[in-house]
Amino acid sequence: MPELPEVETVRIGLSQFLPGKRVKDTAHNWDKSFPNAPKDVQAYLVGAKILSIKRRAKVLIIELDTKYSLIIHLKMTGQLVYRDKTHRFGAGHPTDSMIGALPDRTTRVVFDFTDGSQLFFNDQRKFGWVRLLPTAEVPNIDFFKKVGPDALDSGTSNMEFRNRLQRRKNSSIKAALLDQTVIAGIGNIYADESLWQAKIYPGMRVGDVPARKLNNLFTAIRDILRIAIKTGGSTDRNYVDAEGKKGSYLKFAKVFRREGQDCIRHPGTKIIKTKVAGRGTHICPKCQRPFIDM
DNA sequence: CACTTGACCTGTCCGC
DNA sequence: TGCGGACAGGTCAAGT
Repeated sequence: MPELPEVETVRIGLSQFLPGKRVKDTAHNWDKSFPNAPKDVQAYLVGAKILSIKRRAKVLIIELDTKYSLIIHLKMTGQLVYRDKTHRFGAGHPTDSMIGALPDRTTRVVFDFTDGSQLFFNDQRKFGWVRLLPTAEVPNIDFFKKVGPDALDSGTSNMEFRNRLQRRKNSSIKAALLDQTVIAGIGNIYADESLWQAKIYPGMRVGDVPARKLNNLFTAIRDILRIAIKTGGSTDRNYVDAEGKKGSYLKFAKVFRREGQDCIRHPGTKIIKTKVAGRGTHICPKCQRPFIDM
């Protein structure tokens, strides 16, 4: 699921609910979902108050008033859903736009707050995780040391974007976009959408993509990520926001999950699905050609 | 170092 | 209906 727009949507939602909440208790039922959960929960978590919710790349950081922070990666199927005391969000049966009662069979970690509200970390595939770290050490974890600038970071120039991509000049442009050490926040959905927007064949070698097209690509990435945040992100299967609601960006997607449909720029030409960089990849064969064309 | 592939998991869908 | 395989939003480690 979650690429930058989905994680950012969760961050915005949690920011409405969590600051000021005090942890009353926590529990988890799968050790890898909270690999360094403190044995002495009372000492490290109970009583801690939430200060803020931040995001870096696809990772959320919940800062506590104890000089510790919870860092959370949703990976493919993670969800972070807040429910207040009366469970008025999503109580009862799931609807088309919202998940149902929690906890459910995918719930891996639960945080109880002193006012009776709860935060659920659900993760069907168990790839995601929650960790508790001293706030000062958060920037020093391997992922943050290696990760590139956020795709939406306004300080990154076209030239810096192109230069960072050239570190992977012999791999496909799609593989380079998915490499978080090059630029952070893009995943499979927004890579395909951005490459379509910029009219670049995803399998083209980075070193063969003209600079002009790379500039267009960077613009496309940022435009698409911003629109995706505005529309609440993309729900392909599992993704929901902090209230358990699905995102609507895929209604506006041009190629992702649209194989067999007409390209909107080329009526009569069907979107195809293939594999690039080991991932399912959606292409308009007319917009995106596998050779150097300009 | 740059690059690719398989592993980590559960669940669903599709062909036989 | 059952069964095997492919596939699903993301990283990692280990291989070349």
